[in-house]
Amino acid sequence: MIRLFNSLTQQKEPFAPRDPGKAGIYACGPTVYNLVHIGNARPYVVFAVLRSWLRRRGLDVTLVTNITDVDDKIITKANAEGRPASAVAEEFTAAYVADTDRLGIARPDVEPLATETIPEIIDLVCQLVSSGHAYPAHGSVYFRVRSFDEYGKLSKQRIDQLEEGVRVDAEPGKADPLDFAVWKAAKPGEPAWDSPWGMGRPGWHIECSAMGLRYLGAGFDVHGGGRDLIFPHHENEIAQSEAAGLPFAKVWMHNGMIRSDGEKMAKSVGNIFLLREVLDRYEPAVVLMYFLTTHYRSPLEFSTEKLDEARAAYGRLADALAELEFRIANAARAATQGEWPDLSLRAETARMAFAEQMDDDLNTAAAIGELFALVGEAHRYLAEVDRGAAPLDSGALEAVREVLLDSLDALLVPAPGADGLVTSVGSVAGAAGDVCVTGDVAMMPAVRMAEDGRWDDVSLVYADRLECGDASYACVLRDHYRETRDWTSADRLRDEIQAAGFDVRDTPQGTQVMRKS
RNA sequence: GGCGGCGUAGCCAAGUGGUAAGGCAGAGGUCUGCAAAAUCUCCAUCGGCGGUUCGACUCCGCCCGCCGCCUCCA
Repeated sequence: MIRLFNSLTQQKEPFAPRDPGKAGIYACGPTVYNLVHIGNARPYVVFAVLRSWLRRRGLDVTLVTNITDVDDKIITKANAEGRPASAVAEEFTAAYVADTDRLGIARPDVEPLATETIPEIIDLVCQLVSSGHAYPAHGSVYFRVRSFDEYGKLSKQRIDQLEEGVRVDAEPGKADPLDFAVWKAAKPGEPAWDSPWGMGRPGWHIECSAMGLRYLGAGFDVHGGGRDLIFPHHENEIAQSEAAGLPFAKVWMHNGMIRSDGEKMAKSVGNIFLLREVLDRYEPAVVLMYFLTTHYRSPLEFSTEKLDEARAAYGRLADALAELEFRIANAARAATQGEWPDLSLRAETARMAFAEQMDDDLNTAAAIGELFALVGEAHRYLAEVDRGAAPLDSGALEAVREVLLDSLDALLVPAPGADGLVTSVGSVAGAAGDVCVTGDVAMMPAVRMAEDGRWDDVSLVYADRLECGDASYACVLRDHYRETRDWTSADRLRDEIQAAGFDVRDTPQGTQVMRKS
């Protein structure tokens, strides 16, 4: 059973989709007036993972993420730069798509533009006006906050208290300072659309209501976004939708803020790190691990140390996967082979534990912990095998690998190898033959040469091949040196292989290489 | 001031009414031609003070510290 923490009720609730077998998620997207920073990327990742997990659980999921391409900030920027607002919006929409694409996770299913939702927005405003929840003034239309009894139910605010803290608002037509614009009269030069109240544009908040209702329908399942949007943005979305007689989202999910130097990362604070800057230095897999090793509701500190830790953690997973790959491929040469049910069983319990954690309010941090626990088990088992205390059960190893790979897939974290982290793993036993290769078939020629004892030929080509990223000849040669106890040559060759960008490990099965991460 | 949240080892981070996952770092051991990797052992009583309970880190109250929102903000 999937349970999600609902900000509305402030507790975890069993997830009960409106339409059995389906799930509709609306996650607030960017206002395109600037480049996305790492804080903006968190919800993008979180809700993509939520979608992924719900799909795993057999639901037909639709994830909608808006792009707000008409807004005060866009207009302000456009005016400052002396170009049309649409030019600013287009530039940063493209940048947003390009930057988030680099994460390598699938895009939302629907990415509507506010400017393509104007008719729906006007309809909604009309309904609010005709039902008395909103009133026109000076070409704008304001939502009458006090007309909606449940105002404040999400942010747990009471209207009276909000009233006390409210700041002086210069807008003349407002009946109450708390009221907010659902439609704004256009000033000269601003983007504007015709409406019953004259030329104007949507207020902030209203586009999300209109888009959510348009693509997911009333009473849709999940609405998500950053914690900082709870008030007023989400509160107002609820008010203007439900006052119009349209039940809004059933479950509200809010991700914690990313902090930098203990403070929320925000453009206004100036402590932002752009997503593209981070991706220039860290692989997508590492950035995703960084996000997912902390629960989505917790605040997350941004620092290169944390990113480096995420890289180390991912490296441990990558190493384990490479090791499994290597052992499975070399199974035929194990001293003894046989069943080892303990490990197969452990793989299965890990799979279930992972799923339970994911079901429990998308606890990716704990779920990843289960993966590491499994990795530890596998390594311990392999040590037993090397000590001759257990037979090699390649089926069990495959089961472990499968769980690891499948879990990473659920988390949208690319498996090592998929992004070039591990390109080839191989080994050659000794001059006598008894050869095993994994990964790259390009290794085969090297292996054949080795089998034939053509060491001169291998020596001739290994350096060039190494330069091209094929370490197979060097591996074969190094095994030969080790076989003949020529440690000087073996060590020198290891240095060369490492210099070519590989990690080198000596194993009972031979030299093992992995492309350095 | 109002509302919400957080405070777990050197750092990061899960978690539970019955004596604390996992990652990083550190110390020592094993393995290894050397190395790397791995593995083993060690390293917290859960901000503070009370209360409820057979028993709390987990529930309640108060206090301290930090953060978010109340204005644009993922």
